[in-house]
Amino acid sequence: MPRNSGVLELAVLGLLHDSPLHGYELRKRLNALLGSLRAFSYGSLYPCLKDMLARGLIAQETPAQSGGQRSRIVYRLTAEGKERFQDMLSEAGPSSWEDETFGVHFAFFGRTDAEVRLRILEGRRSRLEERLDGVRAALARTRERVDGYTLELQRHGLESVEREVRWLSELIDSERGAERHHQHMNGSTTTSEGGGDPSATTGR
Amino acid sequence: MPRNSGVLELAVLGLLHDSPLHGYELRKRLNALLGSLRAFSYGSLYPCLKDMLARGLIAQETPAQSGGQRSRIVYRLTAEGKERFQDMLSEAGPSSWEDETFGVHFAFFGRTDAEVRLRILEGRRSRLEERLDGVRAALARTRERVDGYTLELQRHGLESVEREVRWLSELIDSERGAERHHQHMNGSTTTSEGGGDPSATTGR
DNA sequence: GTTAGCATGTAAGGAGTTACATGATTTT
DNA sequence: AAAATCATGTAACTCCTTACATGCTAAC
Repeated sequence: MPRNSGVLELAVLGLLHDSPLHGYELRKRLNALLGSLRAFSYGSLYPCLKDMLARGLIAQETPAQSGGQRSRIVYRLTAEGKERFQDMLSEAGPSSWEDETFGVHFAFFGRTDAEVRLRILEGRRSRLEERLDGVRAALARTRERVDGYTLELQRHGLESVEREVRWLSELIDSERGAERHHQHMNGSTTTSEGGGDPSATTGR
Repeated sequence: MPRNSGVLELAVLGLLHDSPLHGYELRKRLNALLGSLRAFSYGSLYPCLKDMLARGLIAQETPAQSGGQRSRIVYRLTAEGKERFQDMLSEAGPSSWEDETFGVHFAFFGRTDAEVRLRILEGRRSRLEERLDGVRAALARTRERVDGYTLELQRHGLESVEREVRWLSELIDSERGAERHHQHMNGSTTTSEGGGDPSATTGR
């Protein structure tokens, strides 16, 4: 029984995949990675690490305390941890396109199979489109009852979701384009383009 | 000791301010009001109502079961509830411009003093600008380390926040304009053009 | 007559924060 | 020497969801 959300665990696995890190640094990278999406406190990170350690997903690496600072506990992925990471990435289910979860999955798309990427993007998009329908229906039903501010709030919310749908559509097109060009290199290149490089269509 | 978040309580107070409602209907309006921002389940709404009832903020009104359906428990605001609502609306503190809270406060701007509205809008904006600085700094620091997808995620997140800042700026300008000549330009602009002045559409 | 929606609730538990406690190291 | 930041951790608590339990009413 995992004591953590899955989101946090996935993010930790992903970050440790690149390089071993200690908790404090891990948290900073976590919050940089998720940016405005989410923020975790030590109170959730450390217990999570403890749990993952107990389950054998990560291992402690006490660095030689010769020159450097002591008291830093560096964690690295075990083979089981790598396996678990791949398993979690392969899961393209309803849990992959919820608000919080989607961002983390997306952040690790560089290590995700092209077909899984597409399924997650499309799942996320249709999820948002369902929500759009709901909000639009609610807007139509309550149009007369609400005041200007409530209306403005809902209008802005609607626009935000519509904007994200367009973003997803561009990404999906981009993925399909890359797929056609049979550029299916599944290399472990931590930098630049692997698979469908998303910056291709958004041009900046 | 309130057993609920404050957000939920404020929203319930605001909705019951308009008209008495029963729990089931209340929840629907709640989720319509907050749209894509948030959703509450019965498991949090009913206990909240129970608590608010115990604190005297709301009262049960068992409707005459002559013609209509039984088993519907209609709640209405008490005098204390109205007072509490006004108190909560007048609070323009850091708690008013957090993600979840801000939306609810905004939805009831129609009942909020103009000066408080401005302070909340400005507080929210500077909150987001702080976040922008943080994200931009993180982006600059990690530019070389991340792959295309991570970068795209952060870029999109940044754009979303920038967009909300512009929205807030338009609202603030609109508020100031309305404040200056105490009249509304009444463009009926519920669409994106100009942002409109929400307070103008339904004067009170 | 059975599925679907309306309506109210409770118990258990998950996920995470806050506040606290501790100590080392760096900066001022 | 004091203050800030790095670093790790725990306990209590908050807020909310899920799953369950119940019964009524409308539609098909």
